[in-house]
Amino acid sequence: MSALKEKILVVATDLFHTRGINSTGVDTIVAVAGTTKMTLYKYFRTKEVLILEVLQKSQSDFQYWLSEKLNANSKKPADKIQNLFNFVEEWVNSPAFIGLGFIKASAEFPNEENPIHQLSHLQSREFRQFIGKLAKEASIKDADGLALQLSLLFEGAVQAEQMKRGSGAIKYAKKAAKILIDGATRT
Amino acid sequence: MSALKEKILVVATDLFHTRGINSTGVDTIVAVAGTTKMTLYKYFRTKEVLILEVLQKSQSDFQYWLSEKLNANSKKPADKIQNLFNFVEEWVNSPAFIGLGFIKASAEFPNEENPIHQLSHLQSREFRQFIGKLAKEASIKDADGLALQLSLLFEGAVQAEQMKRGSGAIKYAKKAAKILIDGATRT
DNA sequence: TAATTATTATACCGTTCTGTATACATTATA
DNA sequence: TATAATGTATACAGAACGGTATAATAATTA
Repeated sequence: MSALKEKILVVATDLFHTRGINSTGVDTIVAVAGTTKMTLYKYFRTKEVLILEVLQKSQSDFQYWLSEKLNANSKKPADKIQNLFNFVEEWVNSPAFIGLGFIKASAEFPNEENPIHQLSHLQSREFRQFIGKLAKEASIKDADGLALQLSLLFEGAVQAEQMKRGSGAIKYAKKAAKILIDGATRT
Repeated sequence: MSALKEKILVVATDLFHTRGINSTGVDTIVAVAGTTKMTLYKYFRTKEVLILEVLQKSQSDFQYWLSEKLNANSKKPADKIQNLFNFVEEWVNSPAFIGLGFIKASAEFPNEENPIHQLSHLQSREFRQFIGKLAKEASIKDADGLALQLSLLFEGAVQAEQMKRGSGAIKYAKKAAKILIDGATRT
Protein backbone atom coordinates (compact mmCIF):
# COMPACT_ATOMS: atom_id res chain seq x y z
CA MET A 1 0.00 0.00 0.00
CA SER A 2 1.16 3.50 -0.86
CA ALA A 3 2.65 5.42 2.03
CA LEU A 4 0.35 8.34 1.36
CA LYS A 5 -2.74 6.17 1.32
CA GLU A 6 -1.72 4.71 4.66
CA LYS A 7 -1.06 8.16 6.08
CA ILE A 8 -4.54 9.26 5.04
CA LEU A 9 -6.05 6.17 6.65
CA VAL A 10 -4.19 6.76 9.91
CA VAL A 11 -5.10 10.44 10.06
CA ALA A 12 -8.73 9.77 9.17
CA THR A 13 -8.98 7.07 11.83
CA ASP A 14 -7.74 9.46 14.47
CA LEU A 15 -9.90 12.40 13.39
CA PHE A 16 -13.03 10.27 13.08
CA HIS A 17 -12.59 9.13 16.66
CA THR A 18 -11.66 12.45 18.21
CA ARG A 19 -14.10 14.67 16.31
CA GLY A 20 -16.72 12.29 14.96
CA ILE A 21 -17.13 11.01 11.41
CA ASN A 22 -19.72 13.41 10.03
CA SER A 23 -18.00 16.33 11.71
CA THR A 24 -14.71 15.60 9.98
CA GLY A 25 -14.44 17.02 6.48
CA VAL A 26 -12.09 15.72 3.82
CA ASP A 27 -10.41 19.13 3.76
CA THR A 28 -9.40 18.65 7.39
CA ILE A 29 -8.14 15.15 6.70
CA VAL A 30 -5.89 16.16 3.82
CA ALA A 31 -4.62 19.19 5.71
CA VAL A 32 -3.57 17.09 8.70
CA ALA A 33 -2.19 14.34 6.46
CA GLY A 34 -0.19 16.93 4.56
CA THR A 35 -1.58 16.19 1.15
CA THR A 36 -4.37 17.35 -1.14
CA LYS A 37 -7.90 16.35 -1.99
CA MET A 38 -6.82 15.18 -5.44
CA THR A 39 -4.63 12.53 -3.89
CA LEU A 40 -7.26 11.47 -1.36
CA TYR A 41 -9.85 11.01 -4.08
CA LYS A 42 -7.36 9.04 -6.12
CA TYR A 43 -7.12 6.38 -3.40
CA PHE A 44 -10.70 6.62 -2.13
CA ARG A 45 -13.51 7.06 -4.61
CA THR A 46 -15.77 8.76 -2.08
CA LYS A 47 -15.69 9.73 1.57
CA GLU A 48 -17.91 6.73 2.26
CA VAL A 49 -15.29 4.39 0.83
CA LEU A 50 -12.69 6.03 3.06
CA ILE A 51 -14.89 5.51 6.11
CA LEU A 52 -15.43 1.86 5.20
CA GLU A 53 -11.71 1.26 4.78
CA VAL A 54 -10.95 2.99 8.08
CA LEU A 55 -13.47 0.73 9.83
CA GLN A 56 -12.08 -2.40 8.16
CA LYS A 57 -8.53 -1.59 9.11
CA SER A 58 -9.30 -0.62 12.71
CA GLN A 59 -11.22 -3.78 13.39
CA SER A 60 -8.81 -6.17 11.68
CA ASP A 61 -5.87 -4.54 13.46
CA PHE A 62 -7.57 -5.02 16.81
CA GLN A 63 -8.69 -8.58 16.15
CA TYR A 64 -5.22 -9.54 14.93
CA TRP A 65 -3.57 -7.99 17.97
CA LEU A 66 -5.97 -9.78 20.31
CA SER A 67 -5.56 -13.17 18.63
CA GLU A 68 -1.79 -12.90 18.77
CA LYS A 69 -1.88 -11.98 22.44
CA LEU A 70 -4.18 -14.87 23.29
CA ASN A 71 -2.14 -17.42 21.36
CA ALA A 72 1.14 -16.21 22.77
CA ASN A 73 -0.13 -16.48 26.30
CA SER A 74 -1.54 -20.00 26.32
CA LYS A 75 -2.72 -22.64 23.91
CA LYS A 76 -5.32 -24.03 26.32
CA PRO A 77 -8.88 -22.99 25.32
CA ALA A 78 -9.95 -22.57 28.94
CA ASP A 79 -7.09 -20.12 29.50
CA LYS A 80 -7.89 -18.19 26.36
CA ILE A 81 -11.44 -17.33 27.31
CA GLN A 82 -10.37 -16.56 30.85
CA ASN A 83 -7.66 -14.22 29.62
CA LEU A 84 -9.82 -12.45 27.09
CA PHE A 85 -10.73 -9.50 29.29
CA ASN A 86 -7.18 -9.20 30.61
CA PHE A 87 -6.02 -8.32 27.13
CA VAL A 88 -9.07 -6.20 26.48
CA GLU A 89 -8.07 -4.28 29.59
CA GLU A 90 -4.53 -3.94 28.29
CA TRP A 91 -5.89 -2.65 25.00
CA VAL A 92 -8.28 -0.18 26.62
CA ASN A 93 -5.61 1.16 28.95
CA SER A 94 -2.98 1.53 26.23
CA PRO A 95 -2.32 5.10 25.08
CA ALA A 96 -3.27 4.15 21.53
CA PHE A 97 -6.82 3.29 22.58
CA ILE A 98 -9.38 5.36 20.73
CA GLY A 99 -12.48 3.23 21.14
CA LEU A 100 -14.37 0.89 18.87
CA GLY A 101 -15.03 2.17 15.40
CA PHE A 102 -18.15 0.19 14.71
CA ILE A 103 -19.93 1.45 17.82
CA LYS A 104 -19.51 5.06 16.83
CA ALA A 105 -20.16 4.41 13.16
CA SER A 106 -23.43 2.62 13.83
CA ALA A 107 -24.54 5.56 15.96
CA GLU A 108 -23.71 8.10 13.27
CA PHE A 109 -25.29 6.01 10.51
CA PRO A 110 -28.38 4.43 12.08
CA ASN A 111 -30.10 3.61 8.80
CA GLU A 112 -29.92 -0.15 8.37
CA GLU A 113 -29.59 0.17 4.62
CA ASN A 114 -26.50 2.33 4.88
CA PRO A 115 -23.32 0.41 3.91
CA ILE A 116 -21.45 1.88 6.86
CA HIS A 117 -24.13 0.70 9.26
CA GLN A 118 -24.12 -2.72 7.64
CA LEU A 119 -20.37 -3.06 7.99
CA SER A 120 -20.56 -1.98 11.63
CA HIS A 121 -23.20 -4.57 12.28
CA LEU A 122 -21.13 -7.23 10.54
CA GLN A 123 -18.07 -6.39 12.60
CA SER A 124 -20.03 -6.53 15.83
CA ARG A 125 -21.34 -9.96 14.82
CA GLU A 126 -17.89 -11.20 13.81
CA PHE A 127 -16.38 -10.23 17.12
CA ARG A 128 -19.16 -12.01 18.94
CA GLN A 129 -18.51 -15.11 16.85
CA PHE A 130 -14.84 -14.86 17.70
CA ILE A 131 -15.70 -15.04 21.39
CA GLY A 132 -18.17 -17.80 20.62
CA LYS A 133 -15.42 -19.86 19.03
CA LEU A 134 -13.26 -19.43 22.11
CA ALA A 135 -16.18 -20.55 24.29
CA LYS A 136 -16.89 -23.59 22.13
CA GLU A 137 -13.25 -24.66 22.19
CA ALA A 138 -13.40 -24.39 25.96
CA SER A 139 -16.33 -26.83 25.84
CA ILE A 140 -18.80 -24.40 27.31
CA LYS A 141 -22.40 -25.56 26.90
CA ASP A 142 -24.24 -22.42 25.87
CA ALA A 143 -21.23 -20.98 24.11
CA ASP A 144 -23.18 -18.53 21.95
CA GLY A 145 -25.16 -17.29 24.93
CA LEU A 146 -22.01 -16.64 26.91
CA ALA A 147 -20.39 -15.01 23.89
CA LEU A 148 -23.32 -12.64 23.59
CA GLN A 149 -23.12 -11.75 27.27
CA LEU A 150 -19.38 -11.15 27.13
CA SER A 151 -19.75 -9.03 24.03
CA LEU A 152 -22.36 -6.90 25.81
CA LEU A 153 -19.93 -6.37 28.67
CA PHE A 154 -17.14 -5.67 26.21
CA GLU A 155 -19.08 -3.14 24.15
CA GLY A 156 -20.57 -1.56 27.25
CA ALA A 157 -17.15 -1.15 28.82
CA VAL A 158 -15.57 0.25 25.68
CA GLN A 159 -18.53 2.60 25.32
CA ALA A 160 -18.02 3.77 28.90
CA GLU A 161 -14.28 4.17 28.42
CA GLN A 162 -14.59 6.16 25.24
CA MET A 163 -17.12 8.39 26.97
CA LYS A 164 -14.70 8.98 29.81
CA ARG A 165 -11.19 7.62 30.02
CA GLY A 166 -10.22 5.97 33.29
CA SER A 167 -13.81 5.35 34.31
CA GLY A 168 -12.84 2.00 35.81
CA ALA A 169 -15.52 0.31 33.73
CA ILE A 170 -13.14 -2.27 32.31
CA LYS A 171 -12.06 -3.38 35.78
CA TYR A 172 -15.58 -4.30 36.79
CA ALA A 173 -16.36 -5.71 33.37
CA LYS A 174 -13.45 -8.10 33.90
CA LYS A 175 -14.86 -9.23 37.25
CA ALA A 176 -18.30 -9.72 35.76
CA ALA A 177 -16.84 -11.69 32.86
CA LYS A 178 -15.09 -14.06 35.26
CA ILE A 179 -18.31 -14.71 37.13
CA LEU A 180 -20.22 -15.38 33.91
CA ILE A 181 -17.50 -17.61 32.46
CA ASP A 182 -17.14 -19.62 35.67
CA GLY A 183 -20.90 -19.99 35.88
CA ALA A 184 -21.14 -21.19 32.30
CA THR A 185 -18.20 -23.56 32.73
CA ARG A 186 -19.61 -25.31 35.77
CA THR A 187 -22.93 -25.99 34.00
CA MET B 1 -45.37 23.99 27.14
CA SER B 2 -46.55 25.18 23.75
CA ALA B 3 -48.02 22.47 21.54
CA LEU B 4 -45.74 23.50 18.71
CA LYS B 5 -42.64 23.36 20.85
CA GLU B 6 -43.60 19.88 21.97
CA LYS B 7 -44.26 18.79 18.40
CA ILE B 8 -40.80 20.01 17.38
CA LEU B 9 -39.24 18.11 20.29
CA VAL B 10 -41.06 14.90 19.39
CA VAL B 11 -40.19 15.14 15.71
CA ALA B 12 -36.56 16.02 16.43
CA THR B 13 -36.25 13.11 18.85
CA ASP B 14 -37.48 10.71 16.22
CA LEU B 15 -35.35 12.10 13.39
CA PHE B 16 -32.21 12.23 15.52
CA HIS B 17 -32.60 8.56 16.30
CA THR B 18 -33.54 7.33 12.85
CA ARG B 19 -31.14 9.49 10.82
CA GLY B 20 -28.53 10.64 13.29
CA ILE B 21 -28.15 14.05 14.91
CA ASN B 22 -25.61 15.69 12.63
CA SER B 23 -27.34 14.28 9.57
CA THR B 24 -30.65 15.90 10.50
CA GLY B 25 -30.97 19.50 9.42
CA VAL B 26 -33.31 22.01 10.98
CA ASP B 27 -35.04 22.38 7.62
CA THR B 28 -36.01 18.71 7.76
CA ILE B 29 -37.23 19.01 11.33
CA VAL B 30 -39.53 21.95 10.63
CA ALA B 31 -40.81 20.33 7.43
CA VAL B 32 -41.79 17.14 9.24
CA ALA B 33 -43.18 19.05 12.20
CA GLY B 34 -45.24 21.16 9.84
CA THR B 35 -43.89 24.52 10.92
CA THR B 36 -41.16 26.97 9.97
CA LYS B 37 -37.63 27.79 11.04
CA MET B 38 -38.75 31.07 12.55
CA THR B 39 -40.91 29.19 15.05
CA LEU B 40 -38.22 26.64 15.82
CA TYR B 41 -35.70 29.38 16.55
CA LYS B 42 -38.21 31.13 18.74
CA TYR B 43 -38.34 28.15 21.10
CA PHE B 44 -34.75 27.00 20.71
CA ARG B 45 -31.97 29.55 20.49
CA THR B 46 -29.71 27.23 18.52
CA LYS B 47 -29.72 23.70 17.19
CA GLU B 48 -27.46 22.75 20.07
CA VAL B 49 -30.08 23.89 22.58
CA LEU B 50 -32.66 21.79 20.74
CA ILE B 51 -30.40 18.73 20.94
CA LEU B 52 -29.83 19.29 24.65
CA GLU B 53 -33.57 19.57 25.33
CA VAL B 54 -34.29 16.46 23.29
CA LEU B 55 -31.73 14.53 25.34
CA GLN B 56 -33.10 15.87 28.62
CA LYS B 57 -36.66 14.93 27.77
CA SER B 58 -35.83 11.46 26.45
CA GLN B 59 -33.86 10.50 29.52
CA SER B 60 -36.27 11.93 32.08
CA ASP B 61 -39.19 10.27 30.32
CA PHE B 62 -37.44 6.91 30.45
CA GLN B 63 -36.30 7.26 34.04
CA TYR B 64 -39.75 8.31 35.16
CA TRP B 65 -41.38 5.40 33.34
CA LEU B 66 -38.91 2.94 34.86
CA SER B 67 -39.31 4.28 38.41
CA GLU B 68 -43.09 4.09 38.17
CA LYS B 69 -42.95 0.52 36.90
CA LEU B 70 -40.59 -0.55 39.66
CA ASN B 71 -42.62 1.08 42.40
CA ALA B 72 -45.90 -0.26 41.12
CA ASN B 73 -44.57 -3.79 41.01
CA SER B 74 -43.11 -4.14 44.49
CA LYS B 75 -41.92 -1.99 47.35
CA LYS B 76 -39.27 -4.48 48.46
CA PRO B 77 -35.77 -3.34 47.48
CA ALA B 78 -34.63 -6.88 46.69
CA ASP B 79 -37.51 -7.23 44.23
CA LYS B 80 -36.78 -3.91 42.61
CA ILE B 81 -33.22 -4.71 41.62
CA GLN B 82 -34.27 -8.17 40.48
CA ASN B 83 -37.03 -6.75 38.34
CA LEU B 84 -34.92 -4.01 36.79
CA PHE B 85 -34.04 -5.90 33.63
CA ASN B 86 -37.57 -7.23 33.23
CA PHE B 87 -38.77 -3.69 32.73
CA VAL B 88 -35.78 -2.78 30.65
CA GLU B 89 -36.77 -5.70 28.43
CA GLU B 90 -40.32 -4.42 28.27
CA TRP B 91 -39.02 -1.00 27.32
CA VAL B 92 -36.66 -2.33 24.65
CA ASN B 93 -39.33 -4.54 23.12
CA SER B 94 -41.98 -1.83 23.05
CA PRO B 95 -42.73 -0.35 19.62
CA ALA B 96 -41.81 3.09 20.91
CA PHE B 97 -38.23 2.02 21.62
CA ILE B 98 -35.72 4.11 19.72
CA GLY B 99 -32.58 3.52 21.77
CA LEU B 100 -30.69 5.57 24.29
CA GLY B 101 -30.10 9.17 23.34
CA PHE B 102 -26.96 9.70 25.35
CA ILE B 103 -25.15 6.76 23.76
CA LYS B 104 -25.63 8.11 20.26
CA ALA B 105 -25.02 11.70 21.28
CA SER B 106 -21.72 10.90 22.96
CA ALA B 107 -20.62 9.09 19.80
CA GLU B 108 -21.51 11.99 17.56
CA PHE B 109 -19.96 14.57 19.88
CA PRO B 110 -16.82 12.91 21.27
CA ASN B 111 -15.15 16.12 22.40
CA GLU B 112 -15.27 16.17 26.19
CA GLU B 113 -15.68 19.94 26.24
CA ASN B 114 -18.79 19.82 24.10
CA PRO B 115 -21.96 20.55 26.14
CA ILE B 116 -23.80 17.72 24.40
CA HIS B 117 -21.07 15.27 25.31
CA GLN B 118 -21.06 16.54 28.87
CA LEU B 119 -24.80 16.10 29.22
CA SER B 120 -24.57 12.58 27.78
CA HIS B 121 -21.88 11.72 30.27
CA LEU B 122 -23.94 13.16 33.12
CA GLN B 123 -27.00 11.13 32.11
CA SER B 124 -24.98 7.94 31.91
CA ARG B 125 -23.64 8.63 35.40
CA GLU B 126 -27.07 9.45 36.77
CA PHE B 127 -28.54 6.23 35.49
CA ARG B 128 -25.70 4.28 37.05
CA GLN B 129 -26.36 6.04 40.34
CA PHE B 130 -30.01 5.17 40.06
CA ILE B 131 -29.10 1.48 39.85
CA GLY B 132 -26.60 2.01 42.65
CA LYS B 133 -29.34 3.34 44.89
CA LEU B 134 -31.46 0.28 44.20
CA ALA B 135 -28.50 -1.94 45.05
CA LYS B 136 -27.77 -0.10 48.28
CA GLU B 137 -31.39 -0.31 49.39
CA ALA B 138 -31.20 -4.04 48.73
CA SER B 139 -28.23 -4.12 51.15
CA ILE B 140 -25.76 -5.30 48.53
CA LYS B 141 -22.16 -4.96 49.68
CA ASP B 142 -20.38 -3.58 46.65
CA ALA B 143 -23.44 -1.72 45.43
CA ASP B 144 -21.55 0.70 43.20
CA GLY B 145 -19.56 -2.10 41.63
CA LEU B 146 -22.68 -4.07 40.83
CA ALA B 147 -24.36 -0.93 39.52
CA LEU B 148 -21.47 -0.34 37.16
CA GLN B 149 -21.63 -3.91 35.90
CA LEU B 150 -25.39 -3.78 35.37
CA SER B 151 -25.09 -0.47 33.57
CA LEU B 152 -22.49 -1.98 31.23
CA LEU B 153 -24.88 -4.82 30.46
CA PHE B 154 -27.71 -2.34 30.04
CA GLU B 155 -25.85 -0.01 27.71
CA GLY B 156 -24.34 -2.91 25.80
CA ALA B 157 -27.74 -4.50 25.28
CA VAL B 158 -29.38 -1.25 24.22
CA GLN B 159 -26.48 -0.61 21.88
CA ALA B 160 -26.95 -4.07 20.36
CA GLU B 161 -30.71 -3.60 20.08
CA GLN B 162 -30.47 -0.24 18.42
CA MET B 163 -27.96 -1.70 15.97
CA LYS B 164 -30.36 -4.51 15.14
CA ARG B 165 -33.85 -4.89 16.53
CA GLY B 166 -34.76 -8.32 17.87
CA SER B 167 -31.13 -9.32 18.31
CA GLY B 168 -32.02 -11.17 21.51
CA ALA B 169 -29.34 -9.25 23.35
CA ILE B 170 -31.67 -8.13 26.10
CA LYS B 171 -32.70 -11.70 26.88
CA TYR B 172 -29.15 -12.75 27.64
CA ALA B 173 -28.40 -9.49 29.38
CA LYS B 174 -31.25 -10.29 31.73
CA LYS B 175 -29.80 -13.71 32.50
CA ALA B 176 -26.36 -12.24 33.09
CA ALA B 177 -27.84 -9.57 35.35
CA LYS B 178 -29.53 -12.21 37.49
CA ILE B 179 -26.26 -14.11 37.91
CA LEU B 180 -24.39 -10.95 38.89
CA ILE B 181 -27.10 -9.77 41.28
CA ASP B 182 -27.39 -13.16 42.97
CA GLY B 183 -23.62 -13.37 43.27
CA ALA B 184 -23.41 -9.91 44.81
CA THR B 185 -26.31 -10.64 47.18
CA ARG B 186 -24.82 -13.83 48.58
CA THR B 187 -21.56 -12.07 49.39
C1' DT C 1 -63.15 46.34 18.06
C1' DA C 2 -58.32 47.31 18.90
C1' DA C 3 -53.96 45.78 20.23
C1' DT C 4 -50.99 42.26 20.92
C1' DT C 5 -49.05 37.97 20.20
C1' DA C 6 -48.07 33.68 17.62
C1' DT C 7 -47.17 31.75 13.31
C1' DT C 8 -46.29 31.55 8.44
C1' DA C 9 -43.95 32.51 4.05
C1' DT C 10 -40.03 33.49 1.72
C1' DA C 11 -35.87 35.18 0.61
C1' DC C 12 -31.36 35.54 1.86
C1' DC C 13 -26.31 35.52 4.11
C1' DG C 14 -22.12 33.36 4.99
C1' DT C 15 -20.06 29.05 5.66
C1' DT C 16 -19.02 24.42 4.95
C1' DC C 17 -19.59 20.29 2.57
C1' DT C 18 -18.28 16.57 -1.15
C1' DG C 19 -16.40 16.16 -5.37
C1' DT C 20 -14.16 17.79 -9.90
C1' DA C 21 -11.39 20.42 -13.47
C1' DT C 22 -7.15 22.26 -14.87
C1' DA C 23 -2.41 23.15 -14.89
C1' DC C 24 1.95 22.38 -13.06
C1' DA C 25 5.79 19.98 -10.60
C1' DT C 26 8.11 15.96 -9.09
C1' DT C 27 9.67 11.32 -9.17
C1' DA C 28 10.46 6.77 -11.04
C1' DT C 29 11.10 3.80 -14.85
C1' DA C 30 12.36 2.21 -19.56
C1' DT D 1 16.92 11.13 -21.78
C1' DA D 2 12.08 10.28 -22.90
C1' DT D 3 7.84 8.49 -20.89
C1' DA D 4 4.83 7.66 -17.63
C1' DA D 5 3.02 7.85 -13.10
C1' DT D 6 2.49 10.38 -8.84
C1' DG D 7 1.60 14.31 -6.33
C1' DT D 8 0.71 19.48 -5.66
C1' DA D 9 -1.79 23.83 -6.05
C1' DT D 10 -5.77 26.17 -6.68
C1' DA D 11 -10.04 27.37 -8.07
C1' DC D 12 -14.66 26.24 -8.40
C1' DA D 13 -19.37 23.99 -8.97
C1' DG D 14 -23.50 22.70 -6.61
C1' DA D 15 -25.74 21.53 -2.70
C1' DA D 16 -26.74 21.65 2.29
C1' DC D 17 -25.85 23.69 6.46
C1' DG D 18 -27.28 27.01 10.63
C1' DG D 19 -29.25 31.17 11.34
C1' DT D 20 -31.53 35.88 10.26
C1' DA D 21 -34.43 39.71 8.11
C1' DT D 22 -38.73 41.27 6.58
C1' DA D 23 -43.43 41.27 5.71
C1' DA D 24 -47.79 39.26 5.86
C1' DT D 25 -51.38 36.54 8.25
C1' DA D 26 -53.92 34.23 11.88
C1' DA D 27 -55.26 33.75 16.71
C1' DT D 28 -55.69 35.54 21.26
C1' DT D 29 -56.65 38.87 24.64
C1' DA D 30 -57.98 43.49 26.47
